[in-house]
Amino acid sequence: MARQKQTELAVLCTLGVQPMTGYAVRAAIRDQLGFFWSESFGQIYPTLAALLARGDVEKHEGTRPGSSLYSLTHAGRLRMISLLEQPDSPTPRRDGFMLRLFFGRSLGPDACRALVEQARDRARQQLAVYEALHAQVESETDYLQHQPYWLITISAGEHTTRAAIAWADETLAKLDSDRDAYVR
Amino acid sequence: MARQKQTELAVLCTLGVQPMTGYAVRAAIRDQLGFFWSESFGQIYPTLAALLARGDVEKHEGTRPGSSLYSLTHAGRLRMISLLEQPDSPTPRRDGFMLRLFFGRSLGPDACRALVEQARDRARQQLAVYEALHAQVESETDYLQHQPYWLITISAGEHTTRAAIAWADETLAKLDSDRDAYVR
DNA sequence: TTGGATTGTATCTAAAAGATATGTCTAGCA
DNA sequence: TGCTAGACATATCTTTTAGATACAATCCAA
Repeated sequence: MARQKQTELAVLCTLGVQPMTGYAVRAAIRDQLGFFWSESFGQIYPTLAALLARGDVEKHEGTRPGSSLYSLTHAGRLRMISLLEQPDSPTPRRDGFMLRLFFGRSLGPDACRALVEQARDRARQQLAVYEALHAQVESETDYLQHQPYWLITISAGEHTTRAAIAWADETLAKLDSDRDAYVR
Repeated sequence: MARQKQTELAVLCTLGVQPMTGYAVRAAIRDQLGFFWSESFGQIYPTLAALLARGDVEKHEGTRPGSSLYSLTHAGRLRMISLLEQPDSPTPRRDGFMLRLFFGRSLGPDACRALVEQARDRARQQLAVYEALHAQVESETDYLQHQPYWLITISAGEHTTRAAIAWADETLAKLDSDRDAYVR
């Protein structure tokens, strides 16, 4: 995503929940947005510096020497909302798993079968993670106003993952029954 | 995806189906892999040059002056298979739509509703595209040995898209019934 | 008390996104 | 016949991102 500064948006949003250090921003993005977002570590400090220069965030002394707490300014909050309201230009997908299946003829039916089985197992584990997270967020009382929105995104993960499992089961059945079609 | 040269794999695979020009490689990736892969235009020519230098592809005169047809060498085919067999290290997701919903409290319930409706409409259109493509590939006889693998990836798209529609319907119903929970 | 895990800041390289420049060939049409 | 719009084709450039890595302080536990 050149030309878009999506990192800025993610950092602003994360600081919008509560003030924190750059390190904590990284941890929050990894732990809370990890299912649909990732932030390259090396981008966070330069982005914080740019936001500071623009006046979108403020820097305060942290709890230990050398550490800094960043918090949103009023301008930063306005900018966050304006960025959130802009249409999302989706980043191009690069799904190496699908690429491998598409060229499955070169890979051979056995290797493809193994890939699909792997994908199904990973999806099952993933579903369990989503379900546990769902229950945890539902019982949490710290961020009541955020909670329903967080549940929406978790529900999206559950739907997608269940679909992946169903597709994998169906595909494995097809690989078994039409074995002759999947020649190398 | 630093450190991975996924472009090389995609280009090798595309040339594996039949020899073509750089321009045609780009078109094939856009038209055939577009649902799960995208190749940055500016990467294709440098990648072809690198593959040529390694001896993985050969360059021949094209149909018109100045154009070149690239084809896989034996070494290139071996390398393609070896890359296909390597485990796929998934590229990190950056889903701006989910990011916006996660921070939906800052965006407000009405804007979120509009986003979900938009996503549902886009998914419906997408499903129609997948279904048409499914029928088309099924009736095609040019690439019989590739066909079943291509259908597997199309089926994955259909499953995912149906799940997205179901999630959107469910989410819209929730936004209507629990209106009070989604305060700004 | 040492040593491993966590917190915290910062920089570097390589790869990718996407815009853009440039030129040729072909088909339609005025 | 000449013109022009659009497809074909190659190539380069800048900004953003991925991901590795370096370095140091602090905390905790064996």
